[in-house]
Amino acid sequence: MATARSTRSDVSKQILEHATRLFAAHGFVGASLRDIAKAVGIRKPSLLYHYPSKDELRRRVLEQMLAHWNETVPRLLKAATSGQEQFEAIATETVNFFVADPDRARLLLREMLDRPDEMRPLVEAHVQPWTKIMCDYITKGREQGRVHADIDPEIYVAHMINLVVCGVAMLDTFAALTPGGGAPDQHAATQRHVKELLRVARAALFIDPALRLDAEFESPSSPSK
Amino acid sequence: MATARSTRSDVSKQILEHATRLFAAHGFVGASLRDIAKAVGIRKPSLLYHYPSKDELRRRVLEQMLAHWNETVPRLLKAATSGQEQFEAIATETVNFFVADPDRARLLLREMLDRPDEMRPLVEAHVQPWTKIMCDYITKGREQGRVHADIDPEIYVAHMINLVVCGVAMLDTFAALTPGGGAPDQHAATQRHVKELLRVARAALFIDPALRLDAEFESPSSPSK
DNA sequence: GCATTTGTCTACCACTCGGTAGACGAGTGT
DNA sequence: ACACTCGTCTACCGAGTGGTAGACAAATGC
Repeated sequence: MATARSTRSDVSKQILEHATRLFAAHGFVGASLRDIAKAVGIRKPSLLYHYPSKDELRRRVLEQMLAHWNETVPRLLKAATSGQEQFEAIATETVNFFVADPDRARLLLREMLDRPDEMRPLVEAHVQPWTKIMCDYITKGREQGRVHADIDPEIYVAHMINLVVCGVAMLDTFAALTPGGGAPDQHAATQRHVKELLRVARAALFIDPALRLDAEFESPSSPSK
Repeated sequence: MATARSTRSDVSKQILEHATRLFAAHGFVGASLRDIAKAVGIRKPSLLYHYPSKDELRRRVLEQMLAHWNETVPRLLKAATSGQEQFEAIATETVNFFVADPDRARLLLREMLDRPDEMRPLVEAHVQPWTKIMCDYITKGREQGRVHADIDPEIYVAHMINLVVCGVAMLDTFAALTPGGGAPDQHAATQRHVKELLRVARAALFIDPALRLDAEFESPSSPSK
């Protein structure tokens, strides 16, 4: 009755993980069922026993990623009370969600390119609650003169999501080619790019630094510089 | 001797155009030679007569796009004299280049996802002169206190290029889902998103609006709003 | 006028794709 | 002990892939 030690649900999960990775790396058409099965260590018909078709597997991969999103973000948001805290929580947690596994960003990006008509309502439904919070907050800030008057909240939010998703999708590429920092290891370079994503998102909002929502720009971890 | 009225170079060009469009829409593996040939109105072997292999066709498509870039941007840059004018010219012209044909952005994005190791040096070589101008200008602005001290010029430029390329690649999708503006037609929505791209790129740079390089934010075409 | 080049075509190739049929063995319930 | 389910396998299928061989017709060169 209980799941045997290394049977169904375990293999299904492995398939899902490798499928996510390979779809993200090579695209849906570029990653074959044989490749995925080989990565898992089984044969293709065994894979099709767990997921009846490649397209169904694709849907499950997406579904799983969005489920992760839905269980991660609300938890983080609960702690936030003020509008500013909510805004910051959504922004940082969105970045963290994708940075934690850049394949999510690459997968999402590829699907948006390959199947925009299918993905648009799907994504819209999943981000709508959070974009609404951010839009309301921006609108309020705009009325109070804290946020630049030219900003259309929805357009801003759309482009910031795009900035984050695409920025994370390209993180490895970016981190590989930043020579100037003096930080030779990949991880530090990645960290700087992540910080830049958040910085741009904040900076794009405000008309006057004295009126910024956060008291001061997040200083580098060592305040010497 | 001269090219016949509708022969070789003409067909080759048509192949290149349709290949660009289909690679951008469906990816390299997702667009078959038969599809491309059918779009042109010929059969597959005829296509392979003009381009000896699919991979060679891909290289030529990329090469053509980068050639367009190389002949477009320097022309625009020649008119600019001051550092600020150069900066503005590069930024706006980069946006215009991709907006003029969003397939360029989609193609570039897909290739960066599919073949990052091949694309990184290729892109780097083509954008290096322009990013250097922008980086130098930002560095100068930073020393003069006009630009935020946290900004690493190279990281900023990398993310702004990413913002523009990915933003334009998603333009149609974004324009389709912006309900709030009251501008029902697609073109107006696109224009607003393009404007947002440039606005973010500028806003992310400056620490104080009084010190912004452009005297004031570009107001909407009708100054009423 | 005739040979040659140019560009397209039909027919075919080996290969890979997603998906199916059915054998087989290990457990499991009774 | 036996029937049955579960999960995997080998073998195969039709369809579609990139690419090739060679026939053929229209220009082109001389």
